[in-house]
Amino acid sequence: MASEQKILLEYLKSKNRKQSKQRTEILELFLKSPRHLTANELYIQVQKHNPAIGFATVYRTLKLLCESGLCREMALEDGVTRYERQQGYEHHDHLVCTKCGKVVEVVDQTIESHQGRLFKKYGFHPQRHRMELYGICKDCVKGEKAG
Amino acid sequence: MASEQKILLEYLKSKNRKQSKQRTEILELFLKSPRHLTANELYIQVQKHNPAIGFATVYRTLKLLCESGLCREMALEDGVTRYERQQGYEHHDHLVCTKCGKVVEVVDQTIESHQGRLFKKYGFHPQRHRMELYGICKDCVKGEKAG
DNA sequence: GATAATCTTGATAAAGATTATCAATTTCAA
DNA sequence: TTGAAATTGATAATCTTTATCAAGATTATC
Repeated sequence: MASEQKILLEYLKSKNRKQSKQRTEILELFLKSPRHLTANELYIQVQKHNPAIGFATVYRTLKLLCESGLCREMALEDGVTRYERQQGYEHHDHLVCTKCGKVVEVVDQTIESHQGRLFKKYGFHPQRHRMELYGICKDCVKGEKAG
Repeated sequence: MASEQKILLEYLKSKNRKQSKQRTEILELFLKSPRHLTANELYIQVQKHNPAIGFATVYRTLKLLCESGLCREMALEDGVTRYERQQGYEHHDHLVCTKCGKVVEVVDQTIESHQGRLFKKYGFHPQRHRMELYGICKDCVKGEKAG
């Protein structure tokens, strides 16, 4: 069994909750999918595999994966929540192309440490942060000039 | 007339669009309101002043103010868009208390310059960015310890 | 294995924020 | 003053996400 399935199982046990075929299947497909997936995109994948699974279950399972630490939510500016694998990935921020929607994961230690300083400066106990950089990627800039 | 009203008027003329009492009134109340306002919060203010104005007009006017540069949208993680004055304010990011919702405007030049470096590093033409730091403010930390 | 308590599921309704529609009204250039 | 064009208010529609609930699945215990 993939280690992620084990993590989910452990989490369920620790919370006195139950395993289900649907959860196993949704996690499996989630792991196979590209990163930065919307709930609806995952639902479409799930439908192809097993049309009996409803989208409420997909939503619920994504929430569950987030609780268990396997997944994190990520809200861009279009109001649609995206989900990305968390396990085995370091913290990172996002660089987003506003033309094609491409998402690049980035991290800059100087920025990270200065964020910590801002929390301290204003007397906040730090919890988390989000940073998104919006621009036009190289390919789309080329496209603009060409076409 | 407040300079903001002039700016709106200029913008409307430049786009061959029309002035209206509603727009003037909504802008006036928007300027009086606290920063980081939701459309609904502004609508409530507008209702007190003039119950004849519908909320669709408030939404439309906020969009218009954003177009004209008087206002900018700001999306936190609760899915509700907030609007803040833009004119006369420098770029800034937000430090948000997850307990009481307090929002502090912050800016760090080192972070700003490193963001520029990230755009460059990945070959993106920069457009804008957003950064939100979530934590617990001093007052709420005290509250937690006390009660 | 059978059982019973409890959890999960799928379908659907509901919620909440925002946008679209459209007839009636208002604005403004001529 | 006038008439084309924009704006308004009410309402419906949209879109994402969450709540509800009866029916079915799971698991600890015997």
